[in-house]
Amino acid sequence: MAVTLADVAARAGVSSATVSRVLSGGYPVAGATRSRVLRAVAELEYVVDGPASALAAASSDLLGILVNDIADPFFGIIAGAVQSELDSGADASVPHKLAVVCNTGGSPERELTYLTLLQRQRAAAIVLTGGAVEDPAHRASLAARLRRLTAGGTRIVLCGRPPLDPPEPGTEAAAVPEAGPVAEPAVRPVPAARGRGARRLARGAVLTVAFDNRGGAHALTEHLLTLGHRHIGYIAGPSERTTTRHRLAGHLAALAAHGAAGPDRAERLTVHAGGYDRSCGYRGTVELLCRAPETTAVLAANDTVALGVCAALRDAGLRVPQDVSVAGFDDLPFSADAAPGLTTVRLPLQEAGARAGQLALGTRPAPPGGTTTVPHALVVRTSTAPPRAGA
Amino acid sequence: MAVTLADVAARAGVSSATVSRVLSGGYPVAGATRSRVLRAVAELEYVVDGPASALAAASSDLLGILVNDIADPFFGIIAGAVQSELDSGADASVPHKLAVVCNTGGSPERELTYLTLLQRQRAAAIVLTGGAVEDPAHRASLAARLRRLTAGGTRIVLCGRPPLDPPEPGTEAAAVPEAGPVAEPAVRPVPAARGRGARRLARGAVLTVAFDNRGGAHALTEHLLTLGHRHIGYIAGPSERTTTRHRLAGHLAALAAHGAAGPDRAERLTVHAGGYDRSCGYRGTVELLCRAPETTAVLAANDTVALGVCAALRDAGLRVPQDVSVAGFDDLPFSADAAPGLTTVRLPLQEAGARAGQLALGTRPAPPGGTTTVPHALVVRTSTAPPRAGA
DNA sequence: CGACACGTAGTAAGCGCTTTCTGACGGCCA
DNA sequence: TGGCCGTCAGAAAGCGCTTACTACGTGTCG
Repeated sequence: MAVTLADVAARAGVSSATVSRVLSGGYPVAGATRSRVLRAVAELEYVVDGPASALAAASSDLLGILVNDIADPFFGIIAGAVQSELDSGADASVPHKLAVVCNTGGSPERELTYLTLLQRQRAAAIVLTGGAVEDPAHRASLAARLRRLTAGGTRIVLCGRPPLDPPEPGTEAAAVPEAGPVAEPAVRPVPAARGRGARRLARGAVLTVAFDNRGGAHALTEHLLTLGHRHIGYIAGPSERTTTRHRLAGHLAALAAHGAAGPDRAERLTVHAGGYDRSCGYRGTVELLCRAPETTAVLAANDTVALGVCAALRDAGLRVPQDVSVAGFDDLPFSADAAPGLTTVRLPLQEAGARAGQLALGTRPAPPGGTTTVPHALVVRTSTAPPRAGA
Repeated sequence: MAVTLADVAARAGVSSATVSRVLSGGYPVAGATRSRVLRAVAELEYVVDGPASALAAASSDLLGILVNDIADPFFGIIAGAVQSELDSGADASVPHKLAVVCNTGGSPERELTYLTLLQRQRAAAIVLTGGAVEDPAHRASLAARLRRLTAGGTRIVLCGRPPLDPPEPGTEAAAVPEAGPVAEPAVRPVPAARGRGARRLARGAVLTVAFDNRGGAHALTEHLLTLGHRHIGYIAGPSERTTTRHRLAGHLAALAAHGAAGPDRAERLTVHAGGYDRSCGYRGTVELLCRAPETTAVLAANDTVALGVCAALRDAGLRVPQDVSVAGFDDLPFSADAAPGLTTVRLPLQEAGARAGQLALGTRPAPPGGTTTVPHALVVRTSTAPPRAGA
């Protein structure tokens, strides 16, 4: 790491300040000087030192992306879209932002660790993807953490996860800066804290791009009900995740709206697999078939799980969709090519990621309320069909 | 970004040097002082400033991973494995390394840009995944670039791409530091440059974890030949990529070894699709069927392409494998669930990624010669079968 | 013709941390 | 009891860059 600003400056016969100004732009530099500097930069193959410039400028060009599982295309697609946004924002030359993709493995502790790491690197923005964990303690500490980050100027965007719970009630009144204190001016315990709270909110809130998991599951279940299914199994993901809960809620709501099943039966037909992978779908289906052999259709937590479901059914000697219908969720690229083609709900992962990237970069104005919910679409393929006459 | 070392120091009643030493370790600090400092750190929720510490310590805790397409599980799996290696290396506490995953989209220019960006962030190591581009100019400039980086102390590991060409012949003689100059001591034009070159090589070479693409393709073709196929189509990836070339070479070699096809026929049966995605497989197959309707088996550049191949065959009214056999490459997770299950070559992506991560971190000693080739395995599923009797 | 403004470039003060060098304080041996 | 050494903590000098602030010429206006 030899060549520094000073070297370039010496070579160009100017001061290091001038070199810095040429490279950073936004300050008038005479054409002749500028080109002399640029030549020196090229000759010396000078590369700016990131840490030094971040330190001096109190900023950085890192953008963090937290994903549950980088090997899962669901997250890969979102992360890719976010990163494209970074690239498209910049010219051909160097002043790019760098995306840091962090694999949390779905662990809330890891999530916190990475948040620290990113804070420490002074990330300019952080996009958190994937569902959150329901546990109230975690939710609260995460929310506090994120709000502290936004207070420090880091942009935070949630993508595919529900909006943060509102902070302690009352603190929200950032729009009424000096109107409230009339009531009890002297009694209030920690007026300083309140002041800080208000300033924090002013700095920028946590933005959200949410999927309509509930609505999607509702549509899927309705599709099956319309086909004539009455015994619909549900292989849910990990029960502590919001994504699982919301999808399941949509499913149950559709069932209820149809008067199709009492809560007891719905519960018997719902299996909570431990995760979102294929093997969970397989195991969950085995259990479901034991528990409720009358099942004529199975809804899976997502497409990957659905693949496991299909495999288990096949191994049990049941045909899809003749004997049992199967549906997934997400519409990942491989779903169209599965055997048979998977009926599923398409989530606009690409668009959501792009939008999250824009919000993180500040390229797109924050939506009113801070939350955008992107639309879903039912995709009917060949894995669902009416139940057999005998059923 | 308020609280600094000095704040912590003030609170703990020590100097900032002491705080730094407590946090960095490796220097004796009395137990009482240490715990006082740690308490202050906790109370103030202090987080080290990455840029500042990188600047002062002339090091950083970033590790870059370059991938062609982050949405492709092939790269996701490798990247995930590399990152796990980072996590497993560190204790529960903060001193993690941070992985920076960069999406090059397969573009050599982007690759170079990201390399600059990473260099600028003083990345401790960089893992480049995926095949390289054949273009000699690019190869040379990339190689030069990488060698310069290793010279600067950055560890470079190639994963799933062939080893770098050796540098200009003669410069390799790093083992003979001061033995050569006897020949023409005064005449040599740039003796200084030569000295630098030698020192660079000593710093550490570019390490490689390579896949046996050639061997895998060879095995696959042999499998088809053994089944009795004689008209084997090949939907290759982008022709300028090493991965494409090597797989194709393996295929042709197997054909030749079998005396199965003259080069002219092989060429007629080979279609170069533009990329590695599903649609390329589809289009390529349409072209192949036009060109050579006698085809009874199709080898695809990879599993994703194979999915497109299957779809095209299906749309053409041909059954897999009864009418045409299909095979992929890579054995991605979805391949087992495709319709029908894809015969393919399994590449140990996980292991390769982990290994690359270890090499990048220096956790594992460099293999002799700098290159490790990981094994492949033929996975036979139901997408391949003997050709029909009529064929 | 002097004063003022404007356009450029240099000076220098940090940014927050690490690390060398220096120093204080006991404890120990002779 | 004096000198030496080992242990631990502080002072301070940067790391390489950004960015006020300052300074120097011209061109221009009164």
